[in-house]
Amino acid sequence: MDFSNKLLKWYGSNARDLPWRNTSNPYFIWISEVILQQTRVNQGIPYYYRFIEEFPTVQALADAPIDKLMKVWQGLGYYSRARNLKEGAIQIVNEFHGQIPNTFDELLKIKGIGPYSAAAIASFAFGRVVPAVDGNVYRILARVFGVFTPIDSSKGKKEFFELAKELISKKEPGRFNQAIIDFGALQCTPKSPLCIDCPFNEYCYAYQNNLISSLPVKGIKKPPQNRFFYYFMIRYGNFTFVRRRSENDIWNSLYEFPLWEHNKQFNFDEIGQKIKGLSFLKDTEPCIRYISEPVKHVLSHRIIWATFIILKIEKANYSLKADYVMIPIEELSTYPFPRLIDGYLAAEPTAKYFINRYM
DNA sequence: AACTCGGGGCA
DNA sequence: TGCCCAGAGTT
Repeated sequence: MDFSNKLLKWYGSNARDLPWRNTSNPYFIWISEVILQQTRVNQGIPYYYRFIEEFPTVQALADAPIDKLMKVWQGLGYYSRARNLKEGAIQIVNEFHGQIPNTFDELLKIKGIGPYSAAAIASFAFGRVVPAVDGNVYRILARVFGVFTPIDSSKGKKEFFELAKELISKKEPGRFNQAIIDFGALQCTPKSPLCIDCPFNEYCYAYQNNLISSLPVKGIKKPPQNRFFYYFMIRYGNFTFVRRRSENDIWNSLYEFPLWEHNKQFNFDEIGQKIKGLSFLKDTEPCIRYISEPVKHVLSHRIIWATFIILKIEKANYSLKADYVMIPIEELSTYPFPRLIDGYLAAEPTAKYFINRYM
């Protein structure tokens, strides 16, 4: 079976028209690849357009203010990608004379570029013969060739990379890599693949042996863990307090309201008691205006239960002034927030209640 | 090798 | 609801 030729033929009549395919600018290709890490094409497209408009060059990205950068990335998730892009841009300016390197090995040295992205950029932008092995490729190769090695094991990663290296078209490596990804997205989908008119169905191990739903093999992942967040939306005149989150866990570099985090749920009365002991509310004469029901926010590895507490204070203490930024409430929307907070701010009637000037 | 990092779409 | 998406960095 000539896998490469069959695949390229399929691609000839099924290729998706995607914005980053109409350019040979390696910078644009780099941005698109990072945006698409663990992200569906349709979700990434609007972010791609905004990103290259705001930061059209490596230099512009290297100089990007962190808040502006995160605001452009807001809502896309995996925020370390945005921070690493900026670091990578600085790296390219300092270590590569502002030119994006054109080999797989050098690309791997850039922050945020791993084996997949390095191969994608090297093949798409520079015609290098190196396979870009992503989730689609694991799935297709596991099914067609009957590979049962778990795709999230290091043995599996190596094995699939070697297999893809044998299969890749030496004449059109970039087109091959694009093709196999589109094939995975459109034809050999995770659920209900279109096997009936698949060009490989005659040879496909999984199809021939009725093992489509068993391949690829993946390891088991542990269930998500509950966390309980209590956000304090503090009204101080027409101002409120926020800070850039710097904890080395979720939402690093995004903003948040003063937060009290605990590993269990509290009721309204207990929250009222707890308020007295919070350092950022000491001597502020807080008056509770509203306590929300817990808002459930599901991440891949966490379930966050967030309670939003709206309160008014008469005085701002040292902790608030030192640890938080005091901003006009109307300017909240200009700061980058995680979806959880952004969604709550947009919800009625809370937003109106918080923003109302005359209360 | 295991863990951590988001959010959304779809059967 | 569970799965998985153009994965990578850290421990």
